[in-house]
Amino acid sequence: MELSKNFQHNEAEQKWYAHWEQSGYFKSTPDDRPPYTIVMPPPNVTGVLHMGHALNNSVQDILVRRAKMMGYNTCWLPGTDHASIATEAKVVNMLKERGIDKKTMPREKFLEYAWEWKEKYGGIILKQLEKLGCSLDWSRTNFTMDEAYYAAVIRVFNELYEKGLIYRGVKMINWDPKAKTALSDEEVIHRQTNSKLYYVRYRMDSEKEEYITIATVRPETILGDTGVCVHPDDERYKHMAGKYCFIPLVNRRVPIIFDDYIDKEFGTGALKVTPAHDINDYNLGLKHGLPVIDTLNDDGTMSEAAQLYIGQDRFAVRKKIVEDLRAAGLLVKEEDYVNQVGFSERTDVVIEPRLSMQWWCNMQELSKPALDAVMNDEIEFHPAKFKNTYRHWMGNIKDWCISRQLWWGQRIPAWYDTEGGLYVANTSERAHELYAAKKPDLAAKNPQLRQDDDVLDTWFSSWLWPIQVFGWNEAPHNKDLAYYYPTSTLVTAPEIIFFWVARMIMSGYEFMGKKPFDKVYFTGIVRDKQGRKMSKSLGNSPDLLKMIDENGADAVRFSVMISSPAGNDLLFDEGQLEQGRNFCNKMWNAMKLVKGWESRCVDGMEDSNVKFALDWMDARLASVSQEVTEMIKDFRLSEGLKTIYSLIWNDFCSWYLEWVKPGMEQPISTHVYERTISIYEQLLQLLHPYMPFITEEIYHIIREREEGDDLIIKQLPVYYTPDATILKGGGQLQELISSVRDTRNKNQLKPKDTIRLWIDSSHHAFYESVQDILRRQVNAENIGFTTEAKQGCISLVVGTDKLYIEAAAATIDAGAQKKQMEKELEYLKGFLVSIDKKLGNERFVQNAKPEVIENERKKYADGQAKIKTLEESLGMVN
RNA sequence: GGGAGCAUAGCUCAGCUGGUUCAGAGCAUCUGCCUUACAAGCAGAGGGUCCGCGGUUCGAACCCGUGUGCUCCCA
Repeated sequence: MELSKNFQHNEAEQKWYAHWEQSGYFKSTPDDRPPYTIVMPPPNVTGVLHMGHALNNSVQDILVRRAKMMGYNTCWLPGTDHASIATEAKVVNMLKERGIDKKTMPREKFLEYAWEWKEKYGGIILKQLEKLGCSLDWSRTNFTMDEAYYAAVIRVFNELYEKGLIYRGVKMINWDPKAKTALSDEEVIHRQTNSKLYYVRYRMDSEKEEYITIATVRPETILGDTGVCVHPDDERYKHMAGKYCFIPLVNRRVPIIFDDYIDKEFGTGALKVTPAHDINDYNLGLKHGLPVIDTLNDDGTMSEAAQLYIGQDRFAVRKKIVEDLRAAGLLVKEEDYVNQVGFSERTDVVIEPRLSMQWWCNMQELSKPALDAVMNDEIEFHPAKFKNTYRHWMGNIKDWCISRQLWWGQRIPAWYDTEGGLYVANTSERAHELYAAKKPDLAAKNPQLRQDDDVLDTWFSSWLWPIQVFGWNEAPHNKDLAYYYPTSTLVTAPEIIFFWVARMIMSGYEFMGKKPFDKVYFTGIVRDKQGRKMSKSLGNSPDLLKMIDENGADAVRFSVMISSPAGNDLLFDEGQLEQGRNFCNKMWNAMKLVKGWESRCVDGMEDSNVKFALDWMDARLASVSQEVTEMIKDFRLSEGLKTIYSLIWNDFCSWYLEWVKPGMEQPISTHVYERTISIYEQLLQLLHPYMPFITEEIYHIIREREEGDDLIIKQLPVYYTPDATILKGGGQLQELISSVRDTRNKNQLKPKDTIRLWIDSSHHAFYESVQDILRRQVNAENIGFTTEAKQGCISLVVGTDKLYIEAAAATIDAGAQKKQMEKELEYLKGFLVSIDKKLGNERFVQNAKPEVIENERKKYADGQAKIKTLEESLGMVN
């Protein structure tokens, strides 16, 4: 077979993904094996794959593939979220482009368009996950608006309503004037904003001309003012007790009220009170009996109640009213002011606090078991620091506004009769039954009930994800739930810890009586090189599909994972892609080298000269495998990858292969060849969860495979404790080789110049076992032992051994050698002094652990031996 | 205003229970090599006041306090 120069990822990726899927490796059904289950955080149907998804799903794929190799029955379940607000906005836009206005159509028609849109674009992101290599059980794909899922959400609403946890009421909510819907507190993003603080004077209702000056950043809300509040202890305003003033421009007469809520230091110490448009003002108004005047329409324009500027946008009005106040001589001054302003998470417009009738979910009771479970590690958070964040939020939890003034979503299962009577039920029929039972007379005459127009918050459906994807609503004790639930690990971003994670935990305990997952792993946030969060609006997110196409999924996965320390943000740099691509190339070429030996194999050939290399590599493999197991267990995936990368590139390619490599056109022992293949297979297997395509490809090239012998399902071998002596010997051999090479370099020996190497050491057995490897690695034509100094040679000291390089081509720089040795000698002597001090310290000897002391003694002895060797060599150099 | 986190090589970061596997990795830099798997590579090398200060300890990058700078979350 002709092998290409480099790894061709495109073809391999397509081939292997199709093969894995067709072989049913991604599919899971309950069996006798232990399950390992991950439910994928469902991306929005509006989404396209971005770097965040690449990170999140790479992590999940790594965990799943690794679990598969460890004997688990793995189930990784995909799906999408209907994303109420975001999707509805997309559909409205699509209609607008077609010249259609949403307002002109009935709900049913709009939903037809929405479903049409979902069918067309909703699955794109899942397709894109295939490109990344995700080993998802596609047969279990879910969507939060599927019929069964819909029914589950409705049922949950009903159950919580019956328990009294869901209620309807008028409260101050966050209003999104663009999406024209209420939002939950979590959907509001507070940002520091440069604003202006306007000082406006209100004329007092008194004989003489007297004013009270307030300060506000939202002068347009003046039209809705129904009072002015000052602190009862504020001397400046004490005389105004019981008095009234006039709201500018509209001349409404409102009372001056007194409340110690007021911060005397802020502004003028006088606060305009607008109960309809500020939560604190609302509470003040409630306390002091002020009326509420809602001066805004649902689209953020001024309402009739404002009396002025009716129909004009709130921000245009802000400018105008300032001018009008100025013209009226009422604007005292304006100053720059930085404050926090709430923006809609989805539409990015400024949120209006607004009084509104909405549906609420009481969280007090639900949050209790959910809080405990995390605090006592029944559900483990990784990294654990997020427990604090979680506790803080759960401890201060507020009721959840779950209704949205939208059409795309689960419609609230509440019906009203003409008298305002309310009937909550799973179906319209059931609601009518309730109605008939309660008001038989009315029902007989006029059976019409009107269903609530609103839909439920998207998170009110996705909080059921881990239970409903396994068919909870249809049969809460079904086989799948019994087997897969609780799921093993949830992998998600810390930004949705409240939105989703916390609520899933609550719903898990509430509806299943059990936690939804054993562990939660929070990935970092993907940032660009400058540390900015990658986002669509900044345009700093690279085109992931293009990136995969150009570099290969493995390289992309590598680049994302290598820079992704557990729970920390990762600064994505395309330079890391190159590293990943080079790594693929490296492995490809190693395969070519090994493959090239196949035809040169000779059975029974003498190979004791490389036995050391084989044993050492086996030991390294065993040792690193164990390390990697620990790392993955602790979610230190990045470290795991780095470790494997270094094992393959350094240990295997740079050392091992060079050590066993036969000379040009020389034969190789079949035994060495077979063991090399076996080692390479195990390396590929270790790496496979991280880089599935190239590993599977090489696995199939280095050896003929029977049907069904695929790396993805190969079970990890049990590694025994590696031989410490061999591991240490390997390190010593490497040090020897590097030292000799360095000395060669420093003495102007070209790589091609051969040398003779003399060794003065008591470790003859070791040198004999590595002699041939050492000879080839330092390009020596001969290695010999000596017990005395070799004249006319370059001398060097490695450990406690003296080496002499005899080379015709060398230009020996005795001065430089001497300098180097003296430098080292000096360092060692200082080192010994410090150990000596330690050992001479009574308290150290008393307090330190015995092994620590033993170690210090050994260090001292080693140092002494080294110094002795160095001094001897130094004596020879002259 | 409340909380969390970070500061280690030019850059991005590891460094777990305090003690030679403790000062590391990758990238970048410098030197020498087109050595028949790989120049997308090979062989070497240099590079650090572990943010400042104080404390605990026989011993601190690591624990405690404090200062400075940055990031995030919540109100």
